[in-house]
Amino acid sequence: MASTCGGRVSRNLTALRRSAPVFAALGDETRLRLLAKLSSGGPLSITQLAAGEAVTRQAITKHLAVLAAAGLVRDARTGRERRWELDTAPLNTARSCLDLVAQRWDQRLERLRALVEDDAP
Amino acid sequence: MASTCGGRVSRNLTALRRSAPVFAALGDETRLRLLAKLSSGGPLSITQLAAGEAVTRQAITKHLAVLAAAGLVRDARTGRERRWELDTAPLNTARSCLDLVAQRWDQRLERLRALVEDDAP
DNA sequence: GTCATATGCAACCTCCTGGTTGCATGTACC
DNA sequence: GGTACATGCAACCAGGAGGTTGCATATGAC
Repeated sequence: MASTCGGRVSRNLTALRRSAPVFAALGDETRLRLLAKLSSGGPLSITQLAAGEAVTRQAITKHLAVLAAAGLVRDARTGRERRWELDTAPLNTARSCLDLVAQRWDQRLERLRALVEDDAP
Repeated sequence: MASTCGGRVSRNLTALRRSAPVFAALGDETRLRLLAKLSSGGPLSITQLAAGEAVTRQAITKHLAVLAAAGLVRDARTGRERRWELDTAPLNTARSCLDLVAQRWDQRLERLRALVEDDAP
């Protein structure tokens, strides 16, 4: 399961390209903290998320917009509140893309090691 | 093996904070393509990496500097060349951080589901 | 030594990002 | 209806990111 990165090499490159925005969204300390809060604290409103943060509520709103654009969070209105919740799907895709790169490299190293051992036993 | 994200919650947050630069480095299409090239093409020189790319060699140099600052690549001189190679360690750390967030969220959902089923069997 | 190749350094430009402030709107609640 | 809370919208700002061009410097080949 869970492999937008699976398949042929060309598809892998497409998946990598599509993952860039996700990684970019993850590449900010404040946003990572928001994700951590959401992962353990459940659906939270903007004000709740902004509580304890060093920056303005407006800044948090912008960060949430970035996360939403990357598909990492969803919002749902409940009355006058707007609760945000995680979507782990892009997270899994990103993770398997990292796997792919790491695997290819490690396989390379392994082949190289085997070659050396074969050359001088 | 491979878990800077393991341990207590406070440590997890520190790990998340330390992962931000890695994700930021991954959050660019060109840089992802460089990593892909390196993962399958082995140690490559700047000129080799710049070949086929739409941007200047100088731009590639800057991207490599970003990747190096995140610990994702290392360089080694061989004569007048400078060959770059992957380091998958930060990749693994980043991957387990993603795992952590996803797991916590999924556990939350699971607990919620169990609660609902318990409430109305 | 000379020439071509591989890289380094620096200045410069543009645009996006993260952040702020101020004000408007919507919705509970009494 | 009025008040308080939750959010939305817009303008604005500083700094950094990504990119370019031009020139300097090393090093391998002949």
